Amino acid sequence: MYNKCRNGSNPFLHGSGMQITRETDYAIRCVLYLSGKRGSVTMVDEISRKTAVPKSFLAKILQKLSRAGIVRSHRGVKGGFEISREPREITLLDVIEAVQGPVAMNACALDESVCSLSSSCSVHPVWVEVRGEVEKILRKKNFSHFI
Amino acid sequence: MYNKCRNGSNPFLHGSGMQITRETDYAIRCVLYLSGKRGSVTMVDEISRKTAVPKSFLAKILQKLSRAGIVRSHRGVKGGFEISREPREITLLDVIEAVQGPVAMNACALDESVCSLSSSCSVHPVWVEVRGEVEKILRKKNFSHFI
DNA sequence: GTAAATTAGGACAAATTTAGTCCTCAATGG
DNA sequence: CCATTGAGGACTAAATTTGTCCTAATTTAC
Repeated sequence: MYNKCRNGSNPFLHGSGMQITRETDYAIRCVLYLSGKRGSVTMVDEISRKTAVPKSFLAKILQKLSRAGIVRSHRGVKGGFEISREPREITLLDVIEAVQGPVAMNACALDESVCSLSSSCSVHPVWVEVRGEVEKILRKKNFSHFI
Repeated sequence: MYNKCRNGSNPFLHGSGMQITRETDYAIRCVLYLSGKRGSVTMVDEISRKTAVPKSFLAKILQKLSRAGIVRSHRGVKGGFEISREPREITLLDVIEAVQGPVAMNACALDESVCSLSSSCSVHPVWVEVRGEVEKILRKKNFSHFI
């Protein structure tokens, strides 16, 4: 009868949300910077200085972007990072999801199992609708628009 | 050049966000419950039991709903709360804003002054667009849809 | 092969935000 | 007056976000 949806203990949903966190904001700056340096490999240290993101935190963020296939890493001497796709093939949604997981105002919009009452919750469809609309907008914005 | 927008120390923006917090979820349940009891006054204690929201926390939430004109309070013996408008005149956006402030993925979508670079930030317009779209959806959903 | 440079990843710590409690005061009805 | 109920502020606890730091794995140059 009542809406009881909340971000429960479902591990799949960890970190999901609709708020742009500082981490995501940093990730966007970082992808923006690397998009402007296609073809060359840049060290964390330089990216950190140029984007004003704390180095050790940035290193973590780059790991996530790397796992998501947005950047490519190279270890060792002369190592660093480079963008791994054309900027126009990278959407804002890609970057956001890479660092903070799926976008939703409410966990039940992603996975009904977190909310035992989803099926009877009259508000639930709204969260799903909002999620869809936001994803649609973010999927249309790629990094060739931004550089 | 880079996007530096973040929820800074601007007091106006306190508590704003696009994530439905537990507090907001509780508020929605509460408005839903009171919508079904139009005309009668209900004590915090009963609302708390019926909606499974911790009583003292609920009392705070009801204060916010009251300040926003969504519910009306009555003190003293036989006191309590009642819905103060027709459910169809209360939107989901009204309730969300009453408890957690304006809806935005990013503070700079509300007030450019939190981000010194808004005017030159190429990503900024996206946050504004998302905010507008989400508000539009939430403003269309009123509580007569939900009860 | 060794040394130096650089990322990978886990454990940890600090700061901030969210969630919730508790106490005293104000109002109301009987 | 006095029992009852909300108002509001101060406080605490829990969770999340934002970092730091250390060791291991890779790579390049010599």
